[in-house]
Amino acid sequence: MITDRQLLILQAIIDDFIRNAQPIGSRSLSKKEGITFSSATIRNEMSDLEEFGFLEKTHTSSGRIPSEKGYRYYVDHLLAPERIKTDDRRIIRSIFADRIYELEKIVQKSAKILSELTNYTSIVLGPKVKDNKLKKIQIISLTKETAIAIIITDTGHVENKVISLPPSFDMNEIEKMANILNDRLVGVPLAELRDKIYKEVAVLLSQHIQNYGTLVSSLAETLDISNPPKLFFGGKTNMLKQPEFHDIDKVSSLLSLIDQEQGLYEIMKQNPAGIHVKIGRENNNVLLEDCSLITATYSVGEQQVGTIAILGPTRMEYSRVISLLEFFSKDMTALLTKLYQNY
Amino acid sequence: MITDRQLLILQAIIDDFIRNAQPIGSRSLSKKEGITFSSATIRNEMSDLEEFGFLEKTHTSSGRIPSEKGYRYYVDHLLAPERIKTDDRRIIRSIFADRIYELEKIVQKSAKILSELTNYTSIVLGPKVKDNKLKKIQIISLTKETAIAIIITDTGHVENKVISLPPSFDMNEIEKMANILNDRLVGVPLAELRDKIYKEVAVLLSQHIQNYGTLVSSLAETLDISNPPKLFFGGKTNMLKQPEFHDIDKVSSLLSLIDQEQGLYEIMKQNPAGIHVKIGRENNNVLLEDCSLITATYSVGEQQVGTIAILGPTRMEYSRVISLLEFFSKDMTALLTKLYQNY
DNA sequence: TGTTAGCACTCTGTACTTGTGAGTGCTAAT
DNA sequence: ATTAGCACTCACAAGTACAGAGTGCTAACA
Repeated sequence: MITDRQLLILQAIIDDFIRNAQPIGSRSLSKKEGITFSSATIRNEMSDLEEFGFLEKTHTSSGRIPSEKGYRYYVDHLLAPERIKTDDRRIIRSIFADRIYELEKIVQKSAKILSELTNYTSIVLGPKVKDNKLKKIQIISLTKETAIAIIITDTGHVENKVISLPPSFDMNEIEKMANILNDRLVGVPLAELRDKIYKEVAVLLSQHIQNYGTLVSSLAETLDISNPPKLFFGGKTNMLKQPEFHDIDKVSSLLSLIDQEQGLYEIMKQNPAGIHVKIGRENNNVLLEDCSLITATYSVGEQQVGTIAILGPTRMEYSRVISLLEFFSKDMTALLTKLYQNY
Repeated sequence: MITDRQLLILQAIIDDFIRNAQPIGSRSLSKKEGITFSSATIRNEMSDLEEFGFLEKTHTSSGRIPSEKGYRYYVDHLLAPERIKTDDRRIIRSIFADRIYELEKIVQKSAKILSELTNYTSIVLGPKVKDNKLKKIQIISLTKETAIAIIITDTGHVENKVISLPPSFDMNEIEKMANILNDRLVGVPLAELRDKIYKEVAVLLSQHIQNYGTLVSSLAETLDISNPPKLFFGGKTNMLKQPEFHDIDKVSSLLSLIDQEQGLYEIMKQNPAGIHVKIGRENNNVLLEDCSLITATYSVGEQQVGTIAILGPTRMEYSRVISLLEFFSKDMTALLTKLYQNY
């Protein structure tokens, strides 16, 4: 069994390594306050901790560094929730202080502020729009061959797309069509729009609109908000500040991953409620081997709508980041709930 | 005066340095094809070229590298316009092949493709919307206190913003208001909207709408598309691949500049027509000291609407990039002109 | 029996040395 | 004018030496 003293040492090592990014040896550890026993004792304990798999050496006579398992234990059992500085609270609150109504802008600003607060990279998966309900569809003709379709959701989200009209399409029919669509589709969650168009509305349209076939399909496609939610980033280049990423090749592939977006999206979209920590290889991605990702979710009422994550080195300030994310996600949820709950 | 042989040598040195990023000495240069004279001769010529300020040494007995002045001369006088590979042509054409109507998407895709083609970072300043003319304003109520204002331009560009309504605002008046606005403002260039609202429409509104004051101001703000055009990027991390940026600090500050956007925007917005090359310190920015920026403009008809740029090391493949940009900007202009000219 | 002092050993990082290769500038011969 | 030849310079890589921080083990100690 692991003793209390060993845990104390493990914690001290991890805390120190998170600060200094340097392997730490028994002698320097013995000088730390809170450590009352000698370096020799520490050596023995360290040896045990290494046997348990919590610590590693970079070479035979180096100090120890935490292993992934070590971090995992630390996160699961040793983490003292950190008090958030009032300054930080204030800064987070400031995101929500302005009377901004567009969810996207709030999310964008959040990403920026969280990365500034943590000095890591923040990634925010924007709110799912597919549960939003249709508020209105507008179709506005642009040229003879094109029109612009705009859909507005109950949360004030606007999507638009230019669609091409069938040749010799009667402009008057556009309005007719929009009316039919609005009659039938308002209040329907976006996710179901596409289906509903084909199943219920197409028939109706075919009775009223000439040449409706191509139009409906291009419209259905427009309305098919399988467009995945957007990713927002803050502090993309913060990784470069971390000493473990002073290797250009490492940083280059990591930044490419971030810039690609696709890969991260896959990771972000599995978003179980609450705060979750993935350490190193737990991320199942070679490029993230030396990184940890802490994710939190935010909701409108009970309905979870988005995910926010902080990406840093495995040597991340877990305690601080977790506290910040907890605080942030609560505040964000509260705000969104207030804004959109009663729609 | 500078002799033809000196120019030949200058060209050979620059061409070689662009390829290999290594200082080049007289002996290796003498082995190149096209060079018929001995290394000693070359040494003498190099010495002269250095005196003219076209070449530099990294240390007393190193080979020579081009100076900024050298690149400048090269770009101005020695550049052989490069034939664009048919593959590259095809790739650029493919941007415009899909029937995409949204200008933004075209621009986005352009940035991506140009960065892939050149292996440098591409920056595209999106089309100016302020010359676009208003096609339609829509105001749609969301809640008791908020409504969403949507404006559509003649080019199919859509902007929207949530506005807050004065307390106890009558929903019916929204429609009235929208009608008035559309009556008076359709066809007006966006840049003039704000003025026009205050000067012409406000009076009218005040006669028909109660409590119109705050509403008008928030609406005017919404319509004020002083929102600068967006910047689009491709290959942000391509810089990391260049050997001259293997220094983390350099690359870090450069990427920050790129991520900040603001700084680049200042540079991009002064966009004289045609293709322009800024080399090193000509960019007037310490962070871009080792970079060159090649800009090109694109137009709708005669009306120049946006700028596209390639950012690379001073040791950039000027010839290739210039040719690509020339080709691209012509094609882009042709497409846009076809799409939007006759609106 | 758990803790600690002491010691031999290991490994990294830095500094110093040395040799090599690619380069230069100058001079004298062609 | 051009070029061969030569002395000289500098960067870079390899080798050596050494200090510093660390380990593991053993034996003494409370």
